[in-house]
Amino acid sequence: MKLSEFFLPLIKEVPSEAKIKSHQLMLRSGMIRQSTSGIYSWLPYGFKILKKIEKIVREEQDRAGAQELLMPTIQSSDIWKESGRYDGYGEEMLRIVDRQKRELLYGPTNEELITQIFRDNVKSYKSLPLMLYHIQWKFRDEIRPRFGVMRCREFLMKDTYSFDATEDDAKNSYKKMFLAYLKTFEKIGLKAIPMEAETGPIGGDLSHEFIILADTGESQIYIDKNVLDIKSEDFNYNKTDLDNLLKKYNQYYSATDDKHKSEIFEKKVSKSNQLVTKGIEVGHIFYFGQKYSNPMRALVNTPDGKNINVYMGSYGIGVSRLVAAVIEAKYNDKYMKWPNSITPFHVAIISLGKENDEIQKKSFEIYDFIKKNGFDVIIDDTNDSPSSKFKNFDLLGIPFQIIVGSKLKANEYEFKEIGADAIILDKSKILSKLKEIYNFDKKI
RNA sequence: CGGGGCAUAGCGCAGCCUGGUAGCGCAUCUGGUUUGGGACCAGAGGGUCGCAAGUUCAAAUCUUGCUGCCCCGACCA
Repeated sequence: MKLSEFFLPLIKEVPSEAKIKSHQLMLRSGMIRQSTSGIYSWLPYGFKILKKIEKIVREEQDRAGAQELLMPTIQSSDIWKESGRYDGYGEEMLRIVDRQKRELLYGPTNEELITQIFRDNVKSYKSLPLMLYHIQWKFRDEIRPRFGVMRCREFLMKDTYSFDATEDDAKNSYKKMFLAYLKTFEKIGLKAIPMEAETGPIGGDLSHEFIILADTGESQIYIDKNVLDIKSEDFNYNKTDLDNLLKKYNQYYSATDDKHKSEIFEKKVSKSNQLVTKGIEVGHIFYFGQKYSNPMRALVNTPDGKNINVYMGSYGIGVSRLVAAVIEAKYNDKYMKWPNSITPFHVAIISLGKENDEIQKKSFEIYDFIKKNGFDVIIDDTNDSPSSKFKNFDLLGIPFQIIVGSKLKANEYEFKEIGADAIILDKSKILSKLKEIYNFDKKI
């Protein structure tokens, strides 16, 4: 991509309405623009990042055995009346009346719709276990939208639903998602801590929030530092591993503000292991058994010929919120650096030459070369002053830069990781360096 | 929903108190110079002053109503 052709409206000044750094950065780097209160357009730069996160989320869901489908944003109110949530959900649900005076709503979540799909199409325990998910825009009419896409009204969410014939199996599905979430956030470069949570309007009797550490987060959290050392890569999706994983987390103290009990914290966790910090909720999983299958009559046959209400769980990840959450977690007030797995471009080439001079030609040489080898690369081919080019790319947070200027010999390029000193490499070394960084042969 | 604030060029703001030809910085466009940390010179374009009504010879400015947005609190991926 040539910067001169890329739709990337940058803002030099800090927009006055943005109070937190992720919101400021997302506006300044041309990722998003507000359409109306709590509703945003995603511009090309931001959309690229959103898509990359979505891709990682999808890959881990698939790996955990969930199947992707796509449900609509607009739902009929009928099924919500069946489940009893039409009145219960409250004003957060956006209700719409169409020209035939039918009551519709913009889905804030999809338990009812997926249950309807399930009951209409699955009759036997033999079809279970089943996990279905989609990645779709949701609308929740927040009382007070704020902080950009962190707490907005229309947001992109991945939601998975599990169906099982027994409570035991259902809890196993729950644990699968538990593990999938840890792996997902880790891949995005974030440390997520699962915490027991209130079940809220979704309901049920088992629930975890996944909170990533960020000192600007909204929730205060209290944890035993030991939880930070649990590595999801040590666990697989078999029953033994999954049971051990939850046991491991249950060993250590971790709680959000509202569940925190300081006496227990002090007693159970040694002083040196106590960590009180802030975090951002990026995922929430629920086991709720027959809460929806009962009123909505989602029945399956058991091996002994009886009908039972299917056991269910639901599992959400705030995909669009994650974009902001990554910034909150990774921006250190000096520079932003996108994690390698979700960076919108693998590398940026900053050409300090002017139109059609030798430096510019040399810049395009390396650009073509890297691009041909499969990397996503952006080149600054504008006539801006060098200082303004550097500032722009610092803002964009692309983790690696190749700087082409007059100080270099014929085959040499400067290679710079954001936040580190530049090193000088020749053309072929740059390619191998990039392949090494991005694990290219493994196709990550 | 309660409390506070704002609305003037794409962005950030001044002008309003005390009514009288719509202004500044950045951005944009043209020409030229410049190029290793937000360059310089010269010129240009861009606004029914959020909407509606009222007062007045005259309203961005005063009055009333409406709408939108932001901030602080209770809820949430």
